[in-house]
Amino acid sequence: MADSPRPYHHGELRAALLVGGKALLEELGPDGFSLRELARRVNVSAMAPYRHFADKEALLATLAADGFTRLAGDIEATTGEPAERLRHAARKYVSFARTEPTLFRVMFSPLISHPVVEPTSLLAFDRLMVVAQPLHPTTRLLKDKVRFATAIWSGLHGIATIGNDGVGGLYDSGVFVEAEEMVDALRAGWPGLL
Amino acid sequence: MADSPRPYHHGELRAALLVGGKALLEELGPDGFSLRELARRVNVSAMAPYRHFADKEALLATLAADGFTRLAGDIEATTGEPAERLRHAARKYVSFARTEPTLFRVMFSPLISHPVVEPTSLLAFDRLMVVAQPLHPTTRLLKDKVRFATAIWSGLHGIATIGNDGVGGLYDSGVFVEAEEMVDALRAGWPGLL
DNA sequence: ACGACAAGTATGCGATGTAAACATCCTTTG
DNA sequence: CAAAGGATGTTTACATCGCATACTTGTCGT
Repeated sequence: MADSPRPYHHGELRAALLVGGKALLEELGPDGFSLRELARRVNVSAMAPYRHFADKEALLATLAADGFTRLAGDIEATTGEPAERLRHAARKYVSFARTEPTLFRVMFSPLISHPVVEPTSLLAFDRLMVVAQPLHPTTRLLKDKVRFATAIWSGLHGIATIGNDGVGGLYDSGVFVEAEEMVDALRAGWPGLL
Repeated sequence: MADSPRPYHHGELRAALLVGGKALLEELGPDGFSLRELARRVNVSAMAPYRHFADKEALLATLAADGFTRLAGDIEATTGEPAERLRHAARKYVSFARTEPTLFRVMFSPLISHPVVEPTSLLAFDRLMVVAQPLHPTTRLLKDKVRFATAIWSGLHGIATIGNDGVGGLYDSGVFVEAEEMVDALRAGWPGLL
């Protein structure tokens, strides 16, 4: 049961750091998170992670990028008739934020402009735009599509964020806005839509 | 010109720490922010701040609380006929976030559940609810009012957050949703709202 | 077989948050 | 008005962190 005297080469360190890092992040929060602690848990020396990531920020950026990629996947994997599909996607977005609140926070930290992260965030946005697009008359300009998608994204992001941080425990009171409600409201209310 | 050999007692340390802290926060970001650096700038020993705040978190919590209080004030200070007033309040909310992005981020960090912060966040929410209320038929239940206000808050919060963090530089493209648009959309679209 | 390169380790430095003990000033109160 | 005592700062000390540098070990191609 005693851990073997740890081979000099871990073999899968990079992957292990990402998996462990994701867990550690949720466990300790964005502030508590430390590279050294992560190294400890993966049973490797404190400097080992630097073989695979330039610095702490680079590791977090990779985690954030993975997050966006998964989020994009979640949204894309959505199916069904247009309006219903958008609702599903919306639900996914909020679920994602609730399932991994700290990662979600890191994704939308200043790291979002990190070169590694930015493309993935755009990918996710693009997926959402595609899902929202069928609701837009095709005669509309690209600009309008972007605008509508942005409104949806904003609304969902607000729900996700406020839900995560729990504004004054508001959400514990059972009175909160569901992702689907937000989508419906914005669909009906967005000027120029259909 | 040489700074006087600094009197043993600062006199206004607490206030100075809050003012300086707010500035330092915006300057260095939530991660760069350090109590020692703050102490340095206020020209006081590293441990001095602990006479006024239990720890770093307590100081940040106070800053966050002040932020919410000001935000609540901004919203309340709003005037005009109901629909227009809500639009003004919305604009204020987003302006606040853009003017002090880092403070805004800290306000909606896990610190939001800190005992010092929570009441002030509820105050701000309450002010927004009051402003949004006239748009609700008075026959509606409290629950519905809360729900509508929450939708508004969420939408605005999303705009503010995404704008701050700049999802893929989306906002630099000039295509973005204004606070007023979001309000109008939600008003028109929110079920049960007159 | 061996030599080079990749993956880990060891050691050290400067910075941080904060605990503990000490110094200084201001403000009662006898 | 003196002296005590609390409030406000300071000093010192320590654990932890991120990271730079230099060394070690294993692997793999020739």
